[in-house]
Amino acid sequence: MATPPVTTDQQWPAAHEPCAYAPIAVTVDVVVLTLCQGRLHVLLVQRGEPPHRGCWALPGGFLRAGRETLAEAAVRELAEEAGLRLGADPSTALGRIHLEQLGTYGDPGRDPRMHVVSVAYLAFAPDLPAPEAGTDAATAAWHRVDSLDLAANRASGPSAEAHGGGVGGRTGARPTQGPPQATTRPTDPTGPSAVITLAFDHARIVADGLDRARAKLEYSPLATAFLGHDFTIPELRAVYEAVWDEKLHPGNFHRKVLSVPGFVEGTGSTADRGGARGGPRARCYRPGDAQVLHPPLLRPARESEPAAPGSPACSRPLPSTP
Amino acid sequence: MATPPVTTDQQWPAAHEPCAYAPIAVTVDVVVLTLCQGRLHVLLVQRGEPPHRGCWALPGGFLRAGRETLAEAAVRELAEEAGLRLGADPSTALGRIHLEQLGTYGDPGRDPRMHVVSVAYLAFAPDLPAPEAGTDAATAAWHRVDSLDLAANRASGPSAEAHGGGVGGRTGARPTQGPPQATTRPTDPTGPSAVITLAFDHARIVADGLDRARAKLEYSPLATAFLGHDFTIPELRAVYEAVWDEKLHPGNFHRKVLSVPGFVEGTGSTADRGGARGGPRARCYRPGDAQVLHPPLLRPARESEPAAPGSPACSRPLPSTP
DNA sequence: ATAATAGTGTCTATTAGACACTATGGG
DNA sequence: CCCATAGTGTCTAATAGACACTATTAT
Repeated sequence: MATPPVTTDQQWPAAHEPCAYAPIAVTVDVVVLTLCQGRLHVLLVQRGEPPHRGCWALPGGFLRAGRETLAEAAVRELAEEAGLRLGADPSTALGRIHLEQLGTYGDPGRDPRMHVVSVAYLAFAPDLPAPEAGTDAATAAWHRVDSLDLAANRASGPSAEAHGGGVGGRTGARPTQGPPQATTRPTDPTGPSAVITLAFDHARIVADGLDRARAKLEYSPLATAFLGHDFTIPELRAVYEAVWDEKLHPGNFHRKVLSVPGFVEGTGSTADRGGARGGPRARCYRPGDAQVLHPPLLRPARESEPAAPGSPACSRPLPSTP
Repeated sequence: MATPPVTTDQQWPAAHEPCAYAPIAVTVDVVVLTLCQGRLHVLLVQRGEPPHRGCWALPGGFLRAGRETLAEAAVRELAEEAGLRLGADPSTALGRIHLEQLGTYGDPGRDPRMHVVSVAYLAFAPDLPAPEAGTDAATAAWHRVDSLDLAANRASGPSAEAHGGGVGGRTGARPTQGPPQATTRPTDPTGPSAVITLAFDHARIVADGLDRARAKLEYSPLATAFLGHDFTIPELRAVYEAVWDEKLHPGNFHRKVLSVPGFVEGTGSTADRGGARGGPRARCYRPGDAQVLHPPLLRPARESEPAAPGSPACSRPLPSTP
């Protein structure tokens, strides 16, 4: 109704003189998840530059205008900042890394320097894909996700946009969110203690990535992306247990996985050794050709709520965006 | 390994002189879905400017640097371009619109003028929320989704990024994708015939939005966002049938909806009239407080594949990103 | 009156999960 | 030897979906 006169079409911001308008930067950040010693880890780099210097942050960088897609930028940044060269060798575990778009974070003020719009990607990598070799990315390290303070920086990013309730005028309350100063001391990369606070709104991005990962294991075969070419059902179960942080029933899990068409297909061989503390050798499998698990592997119902009498217990966290 | 020397941190692109680097524009586009006469429609605007002039496109526009969040930009563009004023009146159906981030599309070449990164949003609106009033947005119109050519512009956007297979070097094949020229003649906005080709890569964005919408109805209560404050179970069923394009069993659907805790809660009243061609008056319900449907309402299994013998038929399209 | 619809009851095939059991191999 | 583990069999409660039936209302 009484909106100010604006052209119907997208008004073009003087493209030929790009400075006339918006000084907005576009970056790509990547949440790379992997399993080390049965624990879920995320790849972080230590910042050497002023905003949040010394803090740990997600690997990422600026999109090269006109020269690459968003996903290509994600792959490039992973190589540059963490020494992960994804597609280089498809025969190795690294060639099988899964990469998908996670969400875009564009609140003004999420970077003190200027308005930065960050497109976040989520990757699943097999165990320890070269823990950042002698490249210039010496500051990259894997961190246990349970050592991160993921409660920080709420009310930003895609998760905050009017999920449950409907849009009320301005959608997200503008966060007062003074970004955390670099007070956090980096700790032992794999150490279980010492909570780490991430730079910018990266805690929220990691939290969204974890939500997405946990949800995707239910209905996609991507758990295999955390493993090598061949794996056993117990290894696959360990992936689920690490990501979901739940103990699963070995027998039922085994039968369930094999009952989903296209999830895994058996190689003829068996594992070299038996279980960690004994037991028969497990059979080996490869990823099947299914893109979706049907029926899905549902997480055991986390019964936190009192649960209405007579009705089954139910409370499953809402997946980040999907 | 042998990566060129690059600073470990995100190299800062001369922020103080924003022109030194990347002339990248950031826009926000919105896929607004609604139901008109039992059919799923999407809101489109007709372009009046050179690239794809005369073509239909998603409402959207440039993010105002430093002045708004991405979601705020989406709400603003909806008001400016389509006359939809979302949060203005929470008591009306418009106050209940659902808005969520869909994905970000940033291939170079998706806009011939410059590198444009578009953050797409997805909205569910109740039936005919003011079919674009006498604002400047005179070119906005609802179009039946089955009148759009959604097969165009494949291999772009978030869906294309290494979904099934793992990243092979460069992630997405760079699309040759010469954007469709403005050859498409606009047709009757609600007409069932005449396939419409969308501008830029908006066909893919709409297709991704539809995938997301269909998936979300399974495990979220968002179907109610297509309806008014009060609704009946048959009306809710009509939403599912329109979005999924499937006939559902009335009796089983009714019982299933009421069995999911927090999906709907009954008001005391009943509908004014009976069914379209007779029948008793249905009871009225409001949205409940659940954010997730548990257990979910699964789509009937589309058995397109031959289905391995002995195993249950299964092929559910992979949701766009989640 | 006729026909279509809202809502409920009931039956059945399938499934998730608990439990039990055998066989295998590490320490 | 002893014990943890891989893998399978079996039982039970819960569920999805098909079908049937009634009561109510538009035409």
